[in-house]
Amino acid sequence: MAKVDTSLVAHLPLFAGVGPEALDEILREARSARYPKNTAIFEQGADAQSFFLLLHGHVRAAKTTPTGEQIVVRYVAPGETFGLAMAIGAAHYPATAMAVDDSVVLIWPISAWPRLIERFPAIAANTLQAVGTRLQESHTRILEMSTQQVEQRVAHALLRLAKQSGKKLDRGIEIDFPISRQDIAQMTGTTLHTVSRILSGWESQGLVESGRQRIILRDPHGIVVLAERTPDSGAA
Amino acid sequence: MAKVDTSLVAHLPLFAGVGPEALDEILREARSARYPKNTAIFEQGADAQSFFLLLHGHVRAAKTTPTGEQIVVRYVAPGETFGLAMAIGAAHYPATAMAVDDSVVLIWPISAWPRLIERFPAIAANTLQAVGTRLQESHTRILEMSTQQVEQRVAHALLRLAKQSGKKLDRGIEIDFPISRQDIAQMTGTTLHTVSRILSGWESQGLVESGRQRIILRDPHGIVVLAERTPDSGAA
DNA sequence: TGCCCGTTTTGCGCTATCGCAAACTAAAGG
DNA sequence: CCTTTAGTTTGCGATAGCGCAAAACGGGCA
Repeated sequence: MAKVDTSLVAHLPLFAGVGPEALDEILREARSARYPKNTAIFEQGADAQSFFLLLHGHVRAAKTTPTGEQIVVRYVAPGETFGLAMAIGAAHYPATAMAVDDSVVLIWPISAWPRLIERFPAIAANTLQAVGTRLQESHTRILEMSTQQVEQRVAHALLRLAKQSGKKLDRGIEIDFPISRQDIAQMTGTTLHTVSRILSGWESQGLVESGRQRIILRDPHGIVVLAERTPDSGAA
Repeated sequence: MAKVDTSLVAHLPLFAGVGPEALDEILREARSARYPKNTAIFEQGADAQSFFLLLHGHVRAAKTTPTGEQIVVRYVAPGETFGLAMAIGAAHYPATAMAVDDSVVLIWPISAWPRLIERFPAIAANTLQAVGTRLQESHTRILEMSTQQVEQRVAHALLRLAKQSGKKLDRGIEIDFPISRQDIAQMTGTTLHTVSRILSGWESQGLVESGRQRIILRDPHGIVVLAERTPDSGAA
């Protein structure tokens, strides 16, 4: 059982208010695992047997309809938890988690959860905070889908990704994991075709530089402007 | 300070795992208030000073964009908490809460929250569960907005309302609070015009009976069928 | 090096839904 | 009982974005 270095995770919001020796105890219940790029960590509908903390890499959580359509629920960045089905009393995972990059995760058995939150109530409070934040983001997303056009939604989505997982380059900000037009479509409620058209347009305006599963925001401010444009504030 | 009857709220999920004397202590920190129909309980953006438990009535939580468009985040039914901004570390309410019926609520000052969850960790766990459930519902809503057409989304929305706040009648199930076409539009990401057209259609098929801020599902099963119809499973 | 396959691009017609406008209806209040 | 006002219905033209199809592209792998 590989031992996890306490100091690596001590600063995470999840463990705020938890003492060092307690942290050690918590980590002792976890195991770590590596998932290569494009491997599933758990499938939607499977028994929820574990919950996870992402250490390295990036994970896409996606939800599929009975008819096969998919949406991307979120991208998990290092330091974030995912697969918290048990915390909300669900017996099955409501989405599929897939490593989009080589990823390393900590894994706790769900059986550890009740004990954990009893001994360390701060964990419950911190998790509540994290889930609450995600709920808010979710509402923002619904608001956008209800009131904005596709181009603005794509702009907002890219800006959020850049904020969460952007790598600063001299030429701009690069989304730091492989992401396809299809993925972006599934985050914004549109089709890959429309996303492709939008990015092509932006590219010719010098707003972005993009290629196969790769996007660089060359003019983040210009994209902010786009994102905030109301349906009728005239374009060029 | 009107005293709240412990037995009235003891069964609520929020208080699961909390002993009777503890419950008494918790309730002692709350005050109750009555909000007449169509009065605001708090406004989006206001300092979050309290959190709430709805005892009677119905409350609409709605989010407004800078440009004035609105969406309905949810309808709160009796027994549910709302205004939990503080639990997620937000200083301001992210939405406006309005009583859509004469309503009675319990109100705690946010200052009570840290103490509450420290003394009664079950409260944090129960709240986490509630917020988690709402997050899931939120994702379902996003999935629907991304993959379904308006008619199906309206069908799903009405079925959920009927489940949450439906009153059984001989002629069907009535949504037990005043709700306008506009409200439904703001729940499903469409316009009141489109909702009106859809309901008119359903009415002539005998699926619903509706009027001014009033909707009765006369054939819930028929609506389920509609809700599950894929975009191209042929209509009549 | 060359092939194969997943991704991206682009054209084009179609339609679900919006947006505006106007008439209609019914509850509420004086 | 009448007036006011908020909610609802309906028609019609406009269009954003979809869906389908096909071609171009580019990496990875044998």
